[in-house]
Amino acid sequence: MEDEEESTNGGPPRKKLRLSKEQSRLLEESFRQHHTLNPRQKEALALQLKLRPRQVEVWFQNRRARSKLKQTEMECEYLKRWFGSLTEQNRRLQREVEELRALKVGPPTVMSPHSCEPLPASTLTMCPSCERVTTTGLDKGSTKTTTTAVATPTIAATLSSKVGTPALQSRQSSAAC
DNA sequence: TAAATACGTGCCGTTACCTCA
DNA sequence: CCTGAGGTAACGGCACGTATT
Repeated sequence: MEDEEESTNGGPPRKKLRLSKEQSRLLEESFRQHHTLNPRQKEALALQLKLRPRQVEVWFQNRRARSKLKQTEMECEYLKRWFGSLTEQNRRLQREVEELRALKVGPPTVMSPHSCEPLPASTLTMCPSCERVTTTGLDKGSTKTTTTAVATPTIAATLSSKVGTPALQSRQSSAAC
């Protein structure tokens, strides 16, 4: 930072400034307090750091980008783990369904809304799109969903709203299933 | 009041430079 | 010494909000 030349207009190749440790520390400290700067704060910080306001501005832009990237990576890791646990849960439930079918015993909590009698295990099916266990074979349009809903963390909601992947969208749209 | 213009700012994608293994 | 990868300061362009005409 010692050699801070003002070769901005026109030709000469841009030299790249390395911020000193102290400058970085102060910028980080300021970033912790607020992620954006108003013109007055920018000016004051630039003065304090002996940098141009534009450099402070650029640093904050890049810093915001870095922190967003980090956040995205963390969300990605979280979703991977979440996916893994859901897959495992799904496997367990499918096994359970198979066992119940084999025993031909209906789960005690699943009652027919019409006859008020327990439904046979053979009426249990797994919806291929939303992977919920449902009871079928009832009267027209009265399919009853009996699975426990998985609480959707806000982090996933945030990500899906940001990313909007087809997989997530189709999963959301299958909620009406 | 609405439209046109200017200006400031943030974000995004990219480039260029620097450091280090 | 050379080289490729990774980190990051800096840039240009676009979108958006606000003030002014």
